[in-house]
Amino acid sequence: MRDADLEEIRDLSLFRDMDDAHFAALMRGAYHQSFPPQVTLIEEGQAADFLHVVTEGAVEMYARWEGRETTMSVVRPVSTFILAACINDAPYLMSARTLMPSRVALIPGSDLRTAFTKDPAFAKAIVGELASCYRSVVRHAKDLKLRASRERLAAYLLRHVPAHGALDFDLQIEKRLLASYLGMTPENLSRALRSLRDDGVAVEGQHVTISDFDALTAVARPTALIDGPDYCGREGSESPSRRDPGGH
Amino acid sequence: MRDADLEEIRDLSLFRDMDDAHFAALMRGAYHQSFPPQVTLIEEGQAADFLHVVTEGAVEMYARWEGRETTMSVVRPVSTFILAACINDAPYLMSARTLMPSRVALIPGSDLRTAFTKDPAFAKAIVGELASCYRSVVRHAKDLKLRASRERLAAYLLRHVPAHGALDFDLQIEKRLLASYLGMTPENLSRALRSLRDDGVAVEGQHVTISDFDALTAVARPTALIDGPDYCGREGSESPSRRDPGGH
DNA sequence: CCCAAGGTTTGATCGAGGTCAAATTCTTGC
DNA sequence: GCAAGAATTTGACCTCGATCAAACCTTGGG
Repeated sequence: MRDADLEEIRDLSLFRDMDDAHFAALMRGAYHQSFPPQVTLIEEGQAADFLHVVTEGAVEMYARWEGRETTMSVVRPVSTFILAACINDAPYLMSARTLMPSRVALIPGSDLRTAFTKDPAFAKAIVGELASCYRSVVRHAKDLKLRASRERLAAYLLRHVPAHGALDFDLQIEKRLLASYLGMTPENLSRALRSLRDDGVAVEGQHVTISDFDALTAVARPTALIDGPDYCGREGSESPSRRDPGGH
Repeated sequence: MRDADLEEIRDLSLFRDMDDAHFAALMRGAYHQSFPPQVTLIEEGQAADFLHVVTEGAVEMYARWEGRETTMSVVRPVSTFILAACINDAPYLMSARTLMPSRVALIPGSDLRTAFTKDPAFAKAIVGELASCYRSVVRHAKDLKLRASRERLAAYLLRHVPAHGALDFDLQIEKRLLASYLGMTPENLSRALRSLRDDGVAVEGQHVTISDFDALTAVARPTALIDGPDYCGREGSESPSRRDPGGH
């Protein structure tokens, strides 16, 4: 594995506080591979042999049932997926495929569990990571159960407004995938996007411009307890400070 | 805290392998209280001060948004809830209320985090528990996104058939709650239950009788990757062995 | 025992969102 | 640059499930 890659992985919150020796041992057994787009990395139901770390590209996590398929999340560099299955040594609940040319590091689950018992700092990091994953799925479930599709879309757009400054950005995934992630059909997404024109959203291809932040906010009514700590104010802040641009 | 209660908590997979001294220390700071029904134990958004352990009764985990409300799960003795929030020292994502007279042990989050760093066996147990929680929410999300409401109901019923023997049982929660858990209205649940009469389900009040297991299975098409390891065959078994009674 | 409150069922109606089909625009290999 | 294949959009239609309203049943307190 290249040193630059090692650096990047080392810098993940999951590995940052780890002992040097333990990290080195963990990486000795690891692979680092490049994949073209549309390659299936893991298939749901398989045994969880490797923790995966995306270092370049993008990976879609999706699930199937009886011919239907839904995307559960999109994993971007640099972060890990299917940690829970590895830890529990249980079958994957989701499949994963590359969305573009990607590089993925594979860390044997057994090594992971060994490192876990030997390195308290690592154990702590794993727990933190798992808890974060858990909370993120809970938010997804709340989003699905509490909001209508139009509201989910509006909230998604707000979540993806760049942290500072501009009120426009590119959708980083195909609308087809976005629709599936939001639990709706591509047709319905298309119509919902159009209907949000009246609420301050302009879409041209992949490019989204928020022309009326307050109007969109009125549709999405975002909250840290669904949209995550990074959206409006820090998670748990009692008075979530809305974005200033747009001036309340 | 009564010795009997301590025993029960000690026996949870989360605490079972813990060092005696550490367990004792953890319990010193803990409360154990009785609550009447319909008492709010925690409110989403609050800081996560205590890990909760239900020792008697039943607790509903639910979430609210803009006047809407949905039940996320029902926690029964003896198990814990909101572990993730405690570990991350982050605000609760869900609220909790008692559904019946219940007893709940409250363990200070700070003690929990201390014990975590001192006791490797406990750390391991926490990770296992968190991973299980994570996987359980993922399954819930898959259920919601991949199945229609009728199918979710059918699968729910199959999951609640007693492990051995009888094909009838009592719903342990109000239909109102079940509807909310399954992401549907009470009216729609009522109609869906009725429509399942044609698929081998008889309902009288709280009592459910599966008269045609195969017919119901054909509707629900259960799988370990959604319905959990305990349903059909062990999780990950390549050839999920269906229940024998009903003879394929 | 009766009443009030809340849960459940049923009926009627409506609307969000799914399905099907076709037109259109974007990608991409050649 | 072109043509084939996708992705996206648009339109027409329909279904599932929500909503509203009312009747019915259960349950617990006086």
